[in-house]
Amino acid sequence: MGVMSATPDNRSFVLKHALSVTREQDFAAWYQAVVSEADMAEESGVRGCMVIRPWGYGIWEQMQRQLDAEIKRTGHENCYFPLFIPLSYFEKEAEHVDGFAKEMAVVTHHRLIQKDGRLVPDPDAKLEEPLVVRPTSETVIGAAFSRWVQSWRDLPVLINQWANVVRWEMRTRMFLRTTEFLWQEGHTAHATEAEAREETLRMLEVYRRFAEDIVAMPVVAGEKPENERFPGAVSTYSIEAMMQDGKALQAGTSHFLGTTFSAAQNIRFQNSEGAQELAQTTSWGVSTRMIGGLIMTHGDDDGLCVPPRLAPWQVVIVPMLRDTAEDDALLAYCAEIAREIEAQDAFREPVRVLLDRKAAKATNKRWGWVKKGAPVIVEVGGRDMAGGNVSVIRRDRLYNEAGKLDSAVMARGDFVAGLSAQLADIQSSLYRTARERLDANIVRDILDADALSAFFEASPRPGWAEVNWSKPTGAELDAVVEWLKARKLTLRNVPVDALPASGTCIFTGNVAVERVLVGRSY
RNA sequence: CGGGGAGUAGCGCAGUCUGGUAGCGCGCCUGCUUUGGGAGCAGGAUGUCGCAGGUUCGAAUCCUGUCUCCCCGACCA
Repeated sequence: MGVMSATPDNRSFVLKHALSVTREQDFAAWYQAVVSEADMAEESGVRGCMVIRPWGYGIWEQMQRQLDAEIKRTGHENCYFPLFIPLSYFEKEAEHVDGFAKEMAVVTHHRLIQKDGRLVPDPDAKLEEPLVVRPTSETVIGAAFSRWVQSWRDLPVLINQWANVVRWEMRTRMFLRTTEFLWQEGHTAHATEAEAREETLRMLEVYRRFAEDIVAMPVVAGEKPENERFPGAVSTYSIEAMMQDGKALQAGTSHFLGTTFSAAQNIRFQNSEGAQELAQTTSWGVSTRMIGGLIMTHGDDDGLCVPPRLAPWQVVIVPMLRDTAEDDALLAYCAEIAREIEAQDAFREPVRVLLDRKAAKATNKRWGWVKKGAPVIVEVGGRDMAGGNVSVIRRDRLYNEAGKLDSAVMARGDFVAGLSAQLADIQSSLYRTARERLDANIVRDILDADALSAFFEASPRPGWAEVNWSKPTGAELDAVVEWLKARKLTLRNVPVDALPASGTCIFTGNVAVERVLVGRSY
């Protein structure tokens, strides 16, 4: 428990925080502290799987709701495909198999029997064909597309599903890489390559806007280099976000799959000239990993800080109850304010407000909401009520210049009237801070490999470098990737809005053709 | 999956070497005091010591196996 406290020896104030570990001390431990102290998620007893608690899931629901609206607005329809995929579906596409074979959970039996007091799979109930727990649904959705698509008039097919997927990862981290995770996966089929490529970039842009406008997390949208492509993709694009420790987080991907899956799953259509053609497909996804990105973008040493557009409760009212007869009047006063707040709009929706009636000590409730990151915390005590006031804490500006908790006493009417603007200001302020951090931590003037090496060795949290490169392939690319790996670096993406390349490739010395981002990554 | 660390009350930990009735701090419950703030005093509740075997009169402690978590690596849209 951190408090503002005077140290007895020098009587100076020492700023302490709600979390027992700071970002500076140990970023990985700080991240875990936020996840648990903000009641977002906890361990489940199953390797790599987590229980997502109401506050964490509530944030996911806000993400879902707003991204789903955008997915629908761009012409896609939701549907649902099965969790179990026949093993043979994966065998149809070699590259896809290679990519996922090592991390698939497989169902082999359909019944348990008692044996020596234990439940074991019944040897007589072995499945003829094992079923894979979906790691992604290209294969099963491709099989459906092959049934749905006959003529060029059936195209495009534009669908999306919200689902859970399982990938048996070797090393897991809450939200960032879990064995089971939640996501949406969009899948589309088109008549032409141009149309499919346009779709791939359209959804990349949807993700970029979602990350920046809703999550307030600035990203760099770009194309992944060959070695980072999705298994089976012709082109893979990503949005990359910079965490507060300077590492990159791939926060969304969009793939142009060409005819890889239509060839494997036989998605053919008759074109207007009567000839058979393979459809061009795409897929794209955003997952609960985005919540990890949210934490490491906006979290601070007092916990999470949720952008208003994602906050399950944008305003939390904490009455300073004293276990006296006056409590009822105080609660009535708070309820009245809550009703006024609900009648306000922010971001063209009614403001989400909670009156925290829980029978806990007010100060504990307040720090609980600070750690959870509710954007605006309103404390209301007897003196506030008497004066028609409220005491307002902005989560993104907890402390004043003196280093004390900044609680602003405001006339109740002024607070309510200004709330919509205040929430908008918090949203844009969080974005601005993160945007400035991103912009300030990408260097673009490194011209040789030694300087690149030195740049990343010079600081524990170096950020990224955007450098000229010749876009090598095959063995030449492998050599570059190895060189980077020895320095714990990875190629992130080639930003779609990067400056034109000039001069020579920093790795190969050949003529540079584009500019690629290099950084440490999650 | 390899190397290292860890699992004891809701949380953080001591106890394990050297086997002998399960401890501390915070939190929680009750009462009193306090009241613009992360309160004080007193009393109280809470444990299959991760799980399963084994050794022993006796196991949190010793042995074997196993599960889970954390760090590093390998792996990874």
